[in-house]
Amino acid sequence: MRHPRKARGPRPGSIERVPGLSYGDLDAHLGYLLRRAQLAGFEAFERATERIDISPARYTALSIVAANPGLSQSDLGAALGTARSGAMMVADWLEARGLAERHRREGDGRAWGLYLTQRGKSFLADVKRRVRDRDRQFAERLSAPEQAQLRNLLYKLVDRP
Amino acid sequence: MRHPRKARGPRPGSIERVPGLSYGDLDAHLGYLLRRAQLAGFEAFERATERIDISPARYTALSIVAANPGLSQSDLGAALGTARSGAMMVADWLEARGLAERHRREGDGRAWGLYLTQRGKSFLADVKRRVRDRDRQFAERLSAPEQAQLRNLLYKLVDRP
DNA sequence: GTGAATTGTTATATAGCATTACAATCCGCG
DNA sequence: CGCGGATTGTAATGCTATATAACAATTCAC
Repeated sequence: MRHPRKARGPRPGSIERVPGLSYGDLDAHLGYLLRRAQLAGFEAFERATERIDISPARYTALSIVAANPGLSQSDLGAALGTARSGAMMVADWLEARGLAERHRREGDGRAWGLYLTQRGKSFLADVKRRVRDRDRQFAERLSAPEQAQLRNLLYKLVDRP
Repeated sequence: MRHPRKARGPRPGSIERVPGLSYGDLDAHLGYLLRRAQLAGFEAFERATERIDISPARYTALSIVAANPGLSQSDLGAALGTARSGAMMVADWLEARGLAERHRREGDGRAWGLYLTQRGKSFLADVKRRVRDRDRQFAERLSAPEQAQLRNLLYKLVDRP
């Protein structure tokens, strides 16, 4: 069933400013600006994956499993920043869609290793291409040097010890 | 009751990288970098409001009501990017804590106007100070010009038509 | 005036998590 | 060895934030 959107106001979850409204001192907080930018990024992701059954978190999981074949579910949870139970749900989802498989790990009877299937690999390649294209479009408001600068600043802000 | 944290791995919701893990092409996506930066911002907010009953969304609501006295709940919802029902819950929360009041609006028997109480104003001032201090600390990895640059780039990325 | 739209409200559902508990398994150390 | 503690996957449960839908009261457009 389709749920036609109300005519007035942005749709829920949108990041658009409300014209004529004051935002007080919010823009003074770096965290607020980052939050708005991140939501805009989510919207770009949504548009990139319009008819595809995926979410940012699951896409992250898919990418990480691809880059680390045999990853345990505990480590996947750590990588995603969620509890083990959350990683389990993602792993179930990957397996149910035929994108990944669990194989017993040699030398450890507790842990399973996660491996992408062929289907998972081509699915990831497809989604990656779409997301990249949208990303480019999303970042288009900045010049190429500005984009590089933004990436560097974000990286420096978060990933520097 | 206190829930002591497990010794191993970052706590759920954390943004720390897992050493020795490959993140594949994720860092090529601007959206992923923004997401990580935003989560780091949330962590800074949490630390800033450790013993205070507030959340980023509620802080945003508080700020917006402060900057727009008499705001309707519909408009608050639009500003927060949530449905009306969500704005209602925030308004209920504000009222229950004595931070805001609803007053009938002249000329419109349907809408209520939201107004901060004196208590709400000083509460906001207190939280704002704490968040600002933490924000400064959070942004410390960047030099002052870099911080200004980051703000400009984020603003340009999201708020430019 | 009359029908459509808006507002606040309530009830309900859902997604995404965390938390807890448990069995199986591994590890360190006497 | 053997034993206690840690780790792994898993299932059960619950919480929080949010959307969706429905409703009455009210306003608005024509």
